[in-house]
Amino acid sequence: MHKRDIGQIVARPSLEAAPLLLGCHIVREYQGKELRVRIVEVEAYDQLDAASHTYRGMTPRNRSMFGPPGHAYVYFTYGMHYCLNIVTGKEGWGSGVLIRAVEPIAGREIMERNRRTDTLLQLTSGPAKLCQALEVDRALDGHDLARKPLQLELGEHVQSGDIVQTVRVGITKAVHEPWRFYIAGNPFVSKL
DNA sequence: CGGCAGATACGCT
DNA sequence: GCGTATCTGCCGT
Repeated sequence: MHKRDIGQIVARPSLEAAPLLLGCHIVREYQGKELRVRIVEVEAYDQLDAASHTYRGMTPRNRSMFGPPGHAYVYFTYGMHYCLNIVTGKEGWGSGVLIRAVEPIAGREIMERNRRTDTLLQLTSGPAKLCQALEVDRALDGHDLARKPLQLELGEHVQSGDIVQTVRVGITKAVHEPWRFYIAGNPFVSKL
């Protein structure tokens, strides 16, 4: 078995999986075309973490986060936005990695149409922006990311020296936990 | 360009 | 009822 393998990465606790997911690709098949992006910013969430949706146990909304690793958890928030997570760890344990920002590799024109802007840096530089660009909503909640139309693939390895670890964004609980990771200097990172 | 309010609907208390 | 793992536009400088 290949040492650097998607299955090996997502089977780990979210805090270990998060930095390993940087550089991996998300491939979205959409209307017969391929949209491809590279993950540049993530945050880890765990069942023992007060900021996590799974902190108070399983509900219909967060159910997929307790499911098998390597699947998607897509939630709806602020009355208008979707965000994408990759479920990690053991089945039955509610943990995952929020995809906060990606860099477009292929399919830019479709992403521009979905986002209604042609400004490259506005396409996927935030968790709700990238869901809009890739047309990800609750229909993909629980989806197995080994299968079309939304897949997770190994990308290029990111050296640990190029990874910045810091506090998470947009939460009000456990604000000081340094569970956010991003690729140093990448312009698509949502916030410095 | 930095700060802030408004949009908008759903899950949970 | 209320708070939310956000984004955008509009206001001021």
